[in-house]
Amino acid sequence: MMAPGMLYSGGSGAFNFNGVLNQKQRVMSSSSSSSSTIAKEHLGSLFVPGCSSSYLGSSSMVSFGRVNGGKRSFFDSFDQEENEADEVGEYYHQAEKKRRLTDNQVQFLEKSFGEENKLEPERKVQLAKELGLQPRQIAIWFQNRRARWKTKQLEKEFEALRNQYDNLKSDYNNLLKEKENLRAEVFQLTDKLLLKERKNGQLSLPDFQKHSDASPKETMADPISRVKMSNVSARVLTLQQQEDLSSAKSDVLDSESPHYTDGVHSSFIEQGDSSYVFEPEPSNLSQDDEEKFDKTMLSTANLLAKAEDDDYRVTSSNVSYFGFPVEDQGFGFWSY
DNA sequence: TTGTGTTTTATTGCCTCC
DNA sequence: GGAGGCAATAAAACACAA
Repeated sequence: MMAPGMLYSGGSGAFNFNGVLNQKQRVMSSSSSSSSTIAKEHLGSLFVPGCSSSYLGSSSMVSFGRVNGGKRSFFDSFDQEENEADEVGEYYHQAEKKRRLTDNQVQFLEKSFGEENKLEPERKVQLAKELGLQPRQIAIWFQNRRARWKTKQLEKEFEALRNQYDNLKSDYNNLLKEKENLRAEVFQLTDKLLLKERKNGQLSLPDFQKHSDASPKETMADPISRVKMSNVSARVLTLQQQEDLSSAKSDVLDSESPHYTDGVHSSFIEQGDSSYVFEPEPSNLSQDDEEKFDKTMLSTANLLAKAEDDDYRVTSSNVSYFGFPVEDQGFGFWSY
């Protein structure tokens, strides 16, 4: 009754006619297509879930091959046991089906996998005996289980990385907003100075600023300068603390000046929520930049101090934007 | 009932290790 | 060269909506 080319591919105990099949002796494409399986309905009667003593057959698909020169096969034995030759054909037909492991078997295998996801040969044989499966089935189950575990791990890692990215993106956006707030503050303070300048009339330029061709707008458009100006605000306020700015505040400070607010908003980089792309701006200041900044700050402080004196007058083209001279700017970007 | 998507079992071919 | 692992894949079994 055994089909030619069928080979029992493993197992030990009652049905192990030929020993465990060498993996490299597996029936390949031609013979595997003609390989057969044992019907669950019939082997199921031989398999006792939880049986821990001997291999009684499989409730899952089993491949068969030629055994003992084809003169005796598992099915020969099975036929004798059943003594119903006409039913064997039905078994054979049903044997093409793939069978799933029972819940108990899966549970047992899961527990074993939890203890160790690698399978040593001894453990494989032991599990096969205990579950009534072929050692090869145990190996396959562990192999597939490792693949599923690996997939889950990759999903977890991906999720963790995405969370990390989202947090970084959030931090970046917060910093961006903070930067814009500081920039707006600088513009407000600049307005204060403009107002004061108009009140006091024209002032003269410090020497290093006299040859500047940069327009006030261009000078303050420099992003680095603007960010740095946020630090200026404290100094400016200190210098101006003796001055009554209350009127200026009501007129200028809280005004939604289109000129400046537009500048702020137009340069704000808005990132869509769905976008995972952000590009950090080049905001690091070089040593030269730092020196220029300090120099400018010193100059500005002096300028402001002098502005307190009615005898000292400056022109409108420098104080309002802290007078970065063109040759000292060194920043090649005005908008971003 | 049937079509469709997902899960599970098993095969195949290649690779590495001893 | 054999044994075992892994990725890719096939195919049966299963779940479920229409």
